[in-house]
Amino acid sequence: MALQQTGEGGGLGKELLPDHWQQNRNMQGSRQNPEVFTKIKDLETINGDKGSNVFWRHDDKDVMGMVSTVERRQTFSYEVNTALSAPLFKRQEPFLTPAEENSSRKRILSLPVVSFEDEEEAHLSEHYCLALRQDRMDFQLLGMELQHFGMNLEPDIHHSHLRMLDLLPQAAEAQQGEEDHPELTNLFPQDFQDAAEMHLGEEAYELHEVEMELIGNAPAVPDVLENENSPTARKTNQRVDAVAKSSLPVHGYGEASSEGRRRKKKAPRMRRNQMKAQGQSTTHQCRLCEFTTANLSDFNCHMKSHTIERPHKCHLCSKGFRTITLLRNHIYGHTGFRPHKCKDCDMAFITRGELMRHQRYKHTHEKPFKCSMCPYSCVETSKMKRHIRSHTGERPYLCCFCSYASRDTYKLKRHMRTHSGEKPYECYICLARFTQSSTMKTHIVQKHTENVPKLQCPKCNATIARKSDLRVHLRKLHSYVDAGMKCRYCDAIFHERYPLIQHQRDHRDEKKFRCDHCSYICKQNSHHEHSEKCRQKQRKVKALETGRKGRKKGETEKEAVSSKTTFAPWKVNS
DNA sequence: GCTATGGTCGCCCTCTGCTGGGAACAT
DNA sequence: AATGTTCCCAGCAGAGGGCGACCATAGC
Ligand SMILES: [Zn+2]
Ligand SMILES: [Zn+2]
Ligand SMILES: [Zn+2]
Ligand SMILES: [Zn+2]
Ligand SMILES: [Zn+2]
Repeated sequence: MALQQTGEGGGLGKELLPDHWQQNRNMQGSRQNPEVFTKIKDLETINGDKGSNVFWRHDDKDVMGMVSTVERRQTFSYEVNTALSAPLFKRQEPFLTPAEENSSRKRILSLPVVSFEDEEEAHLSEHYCLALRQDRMDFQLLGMELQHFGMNLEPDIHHSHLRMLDLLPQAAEAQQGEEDHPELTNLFPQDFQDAAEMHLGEEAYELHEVEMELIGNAPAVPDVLENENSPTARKTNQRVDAVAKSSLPVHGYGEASSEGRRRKKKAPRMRRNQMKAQGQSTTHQCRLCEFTTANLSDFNCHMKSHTIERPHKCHLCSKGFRTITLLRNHIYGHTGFRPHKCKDCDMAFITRGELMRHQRYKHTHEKPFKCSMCPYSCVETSKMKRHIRSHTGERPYLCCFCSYASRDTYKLKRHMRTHSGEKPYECYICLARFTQSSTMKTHIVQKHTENVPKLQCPKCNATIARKSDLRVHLRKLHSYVDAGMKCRYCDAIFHERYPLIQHQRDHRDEKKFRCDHCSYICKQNSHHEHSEKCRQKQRKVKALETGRKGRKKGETEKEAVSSKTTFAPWKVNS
């Protein structure tokens, strides 16, 4: 594939499960039941973000909140063999039926495992669990998502261990029989079970009735994905304002994504309620789009926009237009004729509006839209809308394969490459492939470009290639640590790691041995050799001196020529 | 009815920055 | 040899810039 990413305009839809997906499938099947689960993505781990969003249940309602002690969140993603897996999900069968009818569709099983560290109960920290212990059942840290046709099944877990196996009829049998049924532990991918410390549950799992209803009405994801331009697809990719207005707190990535997952369930219900309300009031809703109004004439006016003819056909692509001007502009697009030339550069545009916008971007830098919360300003309202989301934390675009939610469509699209394995960018030198162009660019600069200046650490003489790595270096070695760090050889205390290491190195490089006869100082290795040479040399000198002046009073020759070195650990002058 | 215009949506790009795995190096 | 530390690196997300295209509408 070429370096640039051409024809990507199909969006999330057409290419979501392309060839490279097939490659990824073969990457690593689960060890014990590969025919059922095919790993489609290596273990995905989100580490240590302070604060993570979890659900728990209170008075039979889903409640979302923050847990500040989540240590990491791992997600296993598998493609599920539709034919083989059906019996495993017997209880969910009603919703899986469409899958049996169309086996070409993908079914993705996401198995998140959240491990956490509770500050108050530190003993839980090493317990990587799927659900908390009985006495901590107010936290639900597990969601099993089986996503198929947009269905999102989340077990309602109130117990000490994962109840996933209880979904299986075999598990129910096992409960009556032995507690540990070896065959059953093979029903899920081994690495998932390992991480989850999966156990067979004690009670049969029950889907919540409300959830089942919502699940049944969830949008059909594969359909959506087939054609981005279909109304369904647009709907899914569009923002859902109701969620943004939710009173639930949003604190960042994890939260928003969890909230997004929640929305998947809630949205259909709201739509139903909406329709019901409309039936009772005078609200008019367009059946062809989302337009809603209370005014009948407005409604009729709107409906014209759906029925209006498009008599002006393009002879090049047979597309129809309502007016001759629109057709003309369209044909300009084909021919490349751009009547509106920029006076300040070589650019030219079909319409004056495009030219005006260009001039704002490139020449006048006029930015009429100002953010009320920060100094940001921009040329277009859509940019301001997008920007505002970074203040509100709103993430309207949901990944249908994982809990990721993004603030704009592009990031979601880019994110989808992590699921598909697509790497559209290729290094023209070594043919290495990359998911993002900027990564490839960095690669070329760092690996194939000569004389790239490295960055000098301002606090020591380290040179580091990347800015962010320098930041890590500064953080790890030069940041102030409140709790002082003690030298392992002496009592010196340091609040910065770098001087501590230097100091300890000094200890190690210490010249422990000095010659009594000369200024020679050395480490242990070579001092014997020196001593011998020095002794002989000194002996000659002494002999000469003794011959001239005689020996000092009370001084023996032995003392005078002593070659003994003084052992002086850590100090030259002892 | 036609045109110009401003508003809007959507796509794609770049720049930026953090992260964690692992190689390389140090102890 | 084993263990610890540092840095290289690809992966991936955040934010914003730029433009093509479409549409509704005001004004002729
Ligand atoms: Zn210009
Ligand atoms: Zn702002
Ligand atoms: Zn995802
Ligand atoms: Zn390369
Ligand atoms: Zn010391």
